[in-house]
Amino acid sequence: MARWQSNAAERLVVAALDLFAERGYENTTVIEIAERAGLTKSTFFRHFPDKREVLFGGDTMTELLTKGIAAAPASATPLEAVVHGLDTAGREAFTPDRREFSARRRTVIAENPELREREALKGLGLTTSMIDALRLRGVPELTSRVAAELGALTLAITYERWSDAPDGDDFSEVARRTLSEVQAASALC
Amino acid sequence: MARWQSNAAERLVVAALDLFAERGYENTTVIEIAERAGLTKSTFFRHFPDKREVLFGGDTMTELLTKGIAAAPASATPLEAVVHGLDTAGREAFTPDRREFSARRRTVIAENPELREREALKGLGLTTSMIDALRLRGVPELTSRVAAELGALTLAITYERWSDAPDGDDFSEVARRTLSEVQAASALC
DNA sequence: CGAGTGACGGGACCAAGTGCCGTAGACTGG
DNA sequence: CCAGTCTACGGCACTTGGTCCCGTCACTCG
Repeated sequence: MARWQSNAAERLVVAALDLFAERGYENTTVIEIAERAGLTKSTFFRHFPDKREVLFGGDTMTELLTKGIAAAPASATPLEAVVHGLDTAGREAFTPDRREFSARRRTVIAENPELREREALKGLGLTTSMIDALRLRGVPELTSRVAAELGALTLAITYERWSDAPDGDDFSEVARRTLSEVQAASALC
Repeated sequence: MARWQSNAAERLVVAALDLFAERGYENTTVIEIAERAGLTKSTFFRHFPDKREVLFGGDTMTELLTKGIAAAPASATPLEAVVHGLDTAGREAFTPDRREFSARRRTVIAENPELREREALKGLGLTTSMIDALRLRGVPELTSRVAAELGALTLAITYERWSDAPDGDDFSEVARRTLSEVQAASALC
């Protein structure tokens, strides 16, 4: 067996989430997280650039969204392409076994402004990625921005609903329903 | 005359913006900002909760937006109410003499991820304020969220255009044009 | 004139984050 | 089997953001 259990990053994530849930984000030290995972501060910052990022690691979301948008049929409207992206992302990243983790993560983030700030930045990143993916499909600038914004809103609402559902539908289904509601609402503006 | 020049906060803001523009945000120390303003680190943190906030002080924006939305005629659609809010905010907060400052501020923010993160959080705050203001008008939940998101996008684009215009129209005018473009684009999604 | 009051200086202190070096197991080639 | 390299980690020193507390001094008001 290895000298190191080679789960370091994952162990740090669960240790951090546990401690944040117990005593709050700002009452938890990086050293405490590391010790709980059987590691040290040095190793923590070798796996994550900063304390907040331990809850925002899975950066595959951006790739999945852009892949899904690019893979949508050429005849699809911008929002149809977006829902195609949400669909592929949902299949890969939002599997049922991660639902409970996502729910705990969401409440922890909601309780701390620093974490909400990081989440806002991640949302911006996702939005610009969607804009780029749409522009690659030939969608004009402003239309891309609007569609990406609506897509980001849809993703946020879908994530809320999916992670809060005790035993609900899978992510893709919720995403489709949510998007149609958002579309209907945008017609009323 | 007062012992202190009583401009402390404003002096700190201009000192910070100058230094950030010269050598970058992360190569500038809070102590350096304070010394340039003829003050100390203690006084800096007495005026601003953290280093980033020195560029995000004017928190009147939220109040102006909500006031403007609430003051819109009852017959106005959600987006018409939003444009009314942008209008009043533009008259109070985006006067022509602040255009150059806003432009410098914008480039500094664009160059640093920490500042972009804070800007994203402020954007979230504005969005939720608009949601609340719309719900107070009786607009349903989801419609409010969509309208607020479109309003936030409009505000962002308007701010870009207004601060970049060498000698352009005033803020309200740009906002109105931008919103109609956003509205047209949302119909193409 | 004397007791607040308010804005600031100053210093101790903690936690986040960086950089560098050392170390021991794992892996590779001979 | 052995030497060299690689890799994930520990440990330490250091800078900076941010907090707390106390002292100072001009101004004010009775």
